Amino acid sequence: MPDRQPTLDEQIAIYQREYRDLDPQVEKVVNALSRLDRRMSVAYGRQLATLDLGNAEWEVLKELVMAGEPYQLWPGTIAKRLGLTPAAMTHRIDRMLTQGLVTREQDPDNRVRVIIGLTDTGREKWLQVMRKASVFEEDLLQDLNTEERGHLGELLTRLLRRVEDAQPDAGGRLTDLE
Amino acid sequence: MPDRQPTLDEQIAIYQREYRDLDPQVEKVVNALSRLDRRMSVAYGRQLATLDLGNAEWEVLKELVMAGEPYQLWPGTIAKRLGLTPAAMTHRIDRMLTQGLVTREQDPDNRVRVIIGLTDTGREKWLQVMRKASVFEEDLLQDLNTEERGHLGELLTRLLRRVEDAQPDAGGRLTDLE
DNA sequence: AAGCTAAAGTTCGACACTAAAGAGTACACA
DNA sequence: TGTGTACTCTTTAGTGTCGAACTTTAGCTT
Repeated sequence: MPDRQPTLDEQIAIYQREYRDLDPQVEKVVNALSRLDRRMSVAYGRQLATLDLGNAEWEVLKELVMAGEPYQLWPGTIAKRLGLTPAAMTHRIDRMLTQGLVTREQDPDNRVRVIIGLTDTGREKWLQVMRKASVFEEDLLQDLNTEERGHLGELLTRLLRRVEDAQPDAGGRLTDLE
Repeated sequence: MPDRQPTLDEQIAIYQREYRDLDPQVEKVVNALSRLDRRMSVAYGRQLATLDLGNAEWEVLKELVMAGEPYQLWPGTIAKRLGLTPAAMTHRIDRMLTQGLVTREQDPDNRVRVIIGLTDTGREKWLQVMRKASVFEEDLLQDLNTEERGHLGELLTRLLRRVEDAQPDAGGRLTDLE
C-alpha cells in the first residue's frame, strides 16, 4: 500500500480500467486542471498566512479590486461570484470590518441595500499579496516559453468562454454560477 | 455598479492598473485556471447532488479508486492528498461508513493503523458519477479539436510536474503538499 | 393609493473542518 | 529489557459556511 500519490497518467490509466468508455484525453485535461488548482491553493494559502490574511478575506479583496473604481460592490454580488450564501457573506464582511479592510454603508438609492467598499488598507493588502504571489506564479510557468504561455492562455480562455458564456437554453449541460 | 462579472481580460487590465509590474500573460493563465476550477466545481456539485453524494465523499471515493486494487488506503494518506487534517478524515469516514461506501478495519501489521477499503457500493457510486461527469467534461472541451486537447493536456502536465515534483531544496518557492 | 410580490441582507440552528490535546502502538537505542 | 521518541488515529472545543426563516424595502398591479 504505497503512500505515494499516483501520477496523473497512472490515475487515468486506472480510471480507464474501471470505466472503459472514458476519454483519456479529456480526462487528462480535466484532472490536470483540478490538481493544479489544488496545488495553487496551497501555495497561495501559505503566502496569505505570512500576511495574516485568510483565504476567505483574500477572495473578497480580489473581487473588490477587480470591480475597479470606486471599488464598491453589493454583498449579494460578491456572494454570487464566490459561490457563497448571503449569510456567509455577512459574516465575512463582519470580520473584514474589524480588520479595516472594507467598509459597509447603506446604499442611498435603496435602503435595503448595502454597499461594501474597499479601504486603502484593503487595497494595500491586495498589493502585498499580489507581489508575493507573482513570484510563485512566475515560478509555476517557468518551464514554458512566451509562445507556450500565450498558447496555454488562449486555450484556457476558450474553455472558460464555454462555461462562463453558457446559456441555460443551450442544452442545459453547462450551467452558470446562477 | 454593474452586477456582471468582469471578463478575464477586464480583470487583468484592472489588476495591471493597480500593479504595473504584473505580467499579463502569466496572470491570464493563472486566473483562467482558477476560474475554470470554480466553474467545474459547481458543475460537479450539481451532478453529485442528483446522486445524493457530497463533494467530501466524492473526493474520498476518487482517491480509493485511484489507488487501484485492492482499493485500500490509510486515513492519513487520504488526508494528506486531499489537504485535510486527520480529524476531518475520521469524521468523513464515519459518515461514509453509514452510507456503506467504505469499510474501516484494523491494519494487521500495525495495530494503531487503520485501513479504509472501498465497498462495491462505493465503486458503483464512483462509476455513476463518472458517467454523468464525462458528459459535462466532453461538453467543456467541445470547442477544442483532438490536437488542441492533446496540446493543452501536455502543457498542463508540464505545469503540474513543476509543482508536484517540487523539491523543497530547489529554492523553496514551490512547496509540495507536505 | 393600498396591498401584493419579489428581492436584499441579517439572524439562527445544524454541520463540517481545524487546531490542539490525548491514547495507543511500533521502533530505536542503550 | 526498558525507556524514549515518533507516529497514527481519535476526541474535544472553537470557527466558518449553509439552509431556512425573518425583516425591511422597492416596485408592480389594480
